Formats: sequence, structure tokens, C-alpha cells
Amino acid sequence: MFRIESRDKDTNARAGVLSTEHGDIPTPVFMPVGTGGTVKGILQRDLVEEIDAKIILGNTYHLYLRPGTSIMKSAGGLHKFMSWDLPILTDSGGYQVFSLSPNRKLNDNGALFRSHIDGSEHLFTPENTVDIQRIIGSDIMMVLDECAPYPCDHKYAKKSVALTHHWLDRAVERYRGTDPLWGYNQVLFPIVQGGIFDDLRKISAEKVAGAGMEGNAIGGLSVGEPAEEMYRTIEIVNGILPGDKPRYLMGVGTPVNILEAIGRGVDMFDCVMPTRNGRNGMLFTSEGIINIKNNRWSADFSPIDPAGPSSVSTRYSKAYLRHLIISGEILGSQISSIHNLAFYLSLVRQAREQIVKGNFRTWKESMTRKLSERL
RNA sequence: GGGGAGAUACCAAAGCGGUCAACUGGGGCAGACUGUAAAUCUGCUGGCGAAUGCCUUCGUAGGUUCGAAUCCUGCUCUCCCCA
Repeated sequence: MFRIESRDKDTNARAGVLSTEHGDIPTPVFMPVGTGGTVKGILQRDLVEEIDAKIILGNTYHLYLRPGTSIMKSAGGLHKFMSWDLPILTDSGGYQVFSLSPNRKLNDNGALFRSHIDGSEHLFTPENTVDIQRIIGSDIMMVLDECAPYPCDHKYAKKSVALTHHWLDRAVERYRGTDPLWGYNQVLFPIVQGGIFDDLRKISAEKVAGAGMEGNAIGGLSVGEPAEEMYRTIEIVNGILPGDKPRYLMGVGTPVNILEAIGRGVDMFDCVMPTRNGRNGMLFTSEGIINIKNNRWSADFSPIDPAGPSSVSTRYSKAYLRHLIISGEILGSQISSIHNLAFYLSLVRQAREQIVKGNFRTWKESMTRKLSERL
């Protein structure tokens, strides 16, 4: 299922291929986030043709609430429903348990929460979130976890990790006791938690490694902690997670975060930043980060990004995109999202090439300066 | 020609004796956003100053008052109705 093709000699970076029945995924990989069965504002066609996405995300919480499992089942799963033939990974809803926290109650059994749509009460358990993901038919399912907030004291983090581990055992049991509904294999990734506490992260990484799943995830990071804390935590966890399985760093991050994590042995990433920030006017380009809403771009008719990760990057000018975004035009969101995602995907693809060529560290150092520059 | 209404900051629009450098929208300027309740949210928006603050503003010229965007008079302009 996961084959490592090349290891970097200077860092812990590796280039591999993650195979699913919906296609092979060269790693490192960035996975566009498509929470509600859509990567906001982007046609499936463009995900393939402009962005070259190899896998996208869906979200159990959102799809469960709308359109609901009954429709998802009638549709024959999410792939068919949204007309997407490539792999899909679904988050379990663990993050929503955290981000929608005013509406939730956690106990041993699961997470009791109120729908943000109509206020109705629902219960997520380790078991039913696997069941729902069976119906959704994601190639990679995630266990239900609790993503602890930052800052968070050791006592709370410890309790949270214990709960997540308890849920992990139950999710794995349900996973092993059930079969896919749609005729192709599904795998389940457990999630390491533990805040920024090294002892908890070690315990959690050992627990997750012991589950023996096909891949493993690191959660609970990029929730507000300093980047250095995140990098240190990744190092500790990746020292324990099996090296022959893919490692997925959930919800990360900035282009620099991603390169740093790749250098520490992470293979998979997802983040709303390229799409959400793109819609809000933040563009990641080969020239640096720009806020397209700023007045200085109003008469700049140069391409959005001359390096052209996608066709929209060179076809449209900064001034035109600024006009669209400032006017609230839908096309502005679409162009920004396509460009940003193409930029992210292209960056990670380049990282892979550099790992294979054995030049990753040098390349990363020269890229990092450019990637953090704000124009 | 007769009768009526009104002129407030970039625009629209509140305020109708002191708590007004002036509500609120819009526009403008900037910021935030990391497993998407986000095409969202926040701040600033007369001048100078880091700031207590100081200076100049509510069509215009006077006046009343301790004090006026708010009251009175003249002027200018705009809009509506009837001829």
C-alpha cells in the first residue's frame, strides 16, 4: 500500500507512493480540502486539469449533517455523488468536535453535539463515525479523536489523550469487524494527540504505532502554538511512528510549515489555507505572499504568478484579480483558489523531485526565504 | 407666479442647545484566517501627535447664548406640489 522510493540523505524526508484502488498518490502530497463534497469554488475537472490533485478530503461531520447518510447511501458513496474518481480521505469530525466546542459534550461513549445547521442533537462515537465513513466510501478513513485546544494544560491534555486512545481501540475494532460497502478497500488512520507535551506525544505515538494501521496521522497541531513547538513535536512523534507507513500531518499548513514537516518525515498534508485565504485575497506566489486586496496591485497588470503553477496564474493579471476579489465576484474566489492550490501542489511536487534528486535540503533553504516573503 | 421641503464628513443618512469630531450603512485603507459553521471576521477612516490633548469642521454671512450642527435673520443653491 505504501512504498518508499527514495530517502533524502540530509533530512528525514522521503518520496513514496501511496496506493489506493482509486489511484496512486505520489508522496509527499498536499490534499485539497473539500469539506462538504466540494473543494469550494472549484470544478472537479479543474482539480484534475489545473491543479493535478491526486486526492481530496471530505468531512464526516458535514456530510453526515448534510446531505446525510441516507442520500450518501442512495448515491452509492461520495465518489459517485460528487463525480470524483480519484482517492478521497475523510476526516472523522474530530476537528469539528473541537472547533464547534460551544455545542458539544464529551464523554467516554463519544461526542454529543448540536448541529450548527438546525440545533438538533447528535452523538458521534468511534463506531458510528467508522460506519458513516463506510457509507461515504472514503479510501482513507480517520478515527474519531479529540483535538485539544492550545494553550491547554498537561492535565487536560493527558485526559484528552486517554479519551482519544480509548476511542481509537473501539474504532479499530469496528473497522476490523466491518467491510467496505462499495467494493473497494478502505483503510483507517489513527491519530496521535498530546498537545505540545513530549511525554504525552510519545505515549500517544506508541499507542498509534501499536494499532498497526496502514498509515498514521498527527493531529492537534497548528492550533495556535509557535511553529517551533510544532516542529519539535513532529520530530518526537515521527521518531516513534513506523517509518514504512505514511504519516499524515493534519491541517498543516503554510508552505514553510509543509516543507519543514516534509524534512521531518511527513508525507501527507491538508489545509484550508490555500482555499479559504485565497477567497479572502491572500495569494501564495513564486514571488512571495501577496494580499491582492491591497491598493498597490490596483494597476499591476503583470500575471498573478509568472511561474504559472496553473493556467489561471498567467492568464489573469493581479489588477484583474484584485478587481474581482474587491467586487465580491465569484470568479475572484475561483481564480484565487485554483491558483493557490496549484501553487501548493506544485511546491510539494517540487519537494518530491528534490528528494529524489538528493537536493532537498539546499532547495528547501532557498525556497523558505521566498515563501515567507510578504509583498 | 403661489405653496412646501431641504442643504451634515468621499457617498448616503442620523443628530435638532452642552455627554458631537458628530449614530449607522456604503465606499476607502489595513489586518486576521492552518484536519472549512468563513465568498468570513476585525480595526481605522477631518488635521497634527506615541498619548492625556490641541486645532479646524455640519451651504454661507451675521446674531442670540456661559455654550450652537442644533435657536433667530439675511443671502446662495437644491427638490416637490399647484399655476
